Amino acid sequence: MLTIGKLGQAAGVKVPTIRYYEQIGLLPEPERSAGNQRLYGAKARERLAFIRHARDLGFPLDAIRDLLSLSDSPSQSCAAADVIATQQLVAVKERITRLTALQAELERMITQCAKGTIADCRVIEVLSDHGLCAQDHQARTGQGV
Amino acid sequence: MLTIGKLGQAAGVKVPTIRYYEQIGLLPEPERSAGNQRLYGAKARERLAFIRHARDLGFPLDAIRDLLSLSDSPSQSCAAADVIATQQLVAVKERITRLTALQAELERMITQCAKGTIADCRVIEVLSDHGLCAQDHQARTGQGV
DNA sequence: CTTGAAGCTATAGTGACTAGAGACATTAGG
DNA sequence: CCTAATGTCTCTAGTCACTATAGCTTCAAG
Repeated sequence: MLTIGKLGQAAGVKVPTIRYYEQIGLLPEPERSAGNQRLYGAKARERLAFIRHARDLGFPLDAIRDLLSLSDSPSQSCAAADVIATQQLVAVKERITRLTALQAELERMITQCAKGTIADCRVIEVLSDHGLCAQDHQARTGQGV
Repeated sequence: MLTIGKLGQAAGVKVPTIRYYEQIGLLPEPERSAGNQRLYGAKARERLAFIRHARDLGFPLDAIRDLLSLSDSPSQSCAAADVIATQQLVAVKERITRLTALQAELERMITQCAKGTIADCRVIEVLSDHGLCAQDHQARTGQGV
């Protein structure tokens, strides 16, 4: 049986994060020791590793919740899992597209900067006037990764 | 003079967002009409467009705050603005690198899926075991874009 | 003059944690 | 056995950049 700290080390997840996952129902409530400390078995360790790995791949917790409940019923069709993964792939691709446009615009902005005073700074100027941009670029996309 | 709604339309920013920017001190408190409604002039419109544009390029609000105060003192050196933009560029590049690794891993995962049952689903299997991954991939990076 | 849109304030919610306070549990060393 | 250090407990609040809601007032058009 693992204490929460050992579990965290084993899975590469911080202790408060584990408690958070329990709180939102992603991990079941574990046994407790005589002194009221959480005790975890191998199953919890696997489940947490699964969550951690899916988070690393950028899946949002809601998607992970679905994937976990799928993995609990092994005889079901795989299609649903496929859909979730494909959605995630699409989201990742979109982000890459946007970020690549941003990168180009930032590079343009910086290389054009004459390193003089603010008054003729290209960085400030471009920010002041979207018309000076070469491409479309709109970052606003929510969830980190 | 523009009401908050017109200003929002002009700059492509939602009304509550404008009030939020005022609240956190990014926009100055505007004049008010007899009936206590906000009234904005051309300066506020430009400032808001600047903010909007910088947000679109993924700058965090703190960086924008700095850029704004720089643009208020046109005789200063441009170096500080350059630093901020360069930091942003580095951050964007890092994100692209990570996301590209994610993309590869997700694609691998999905194409290997035999579309059968969960029991032999590659998606679930890979998520359960990081050892099955081809590359490093760690998404955890905070702030959207 | 009435109606409906737009504006006002204040508060709470989002996602996925992270940080802090103050108290109890456990373990290693002496 | 005692003590000190570390680990764990609960609870609350903070992060970022908004977004949503509720309940009110003001304004412009017909």
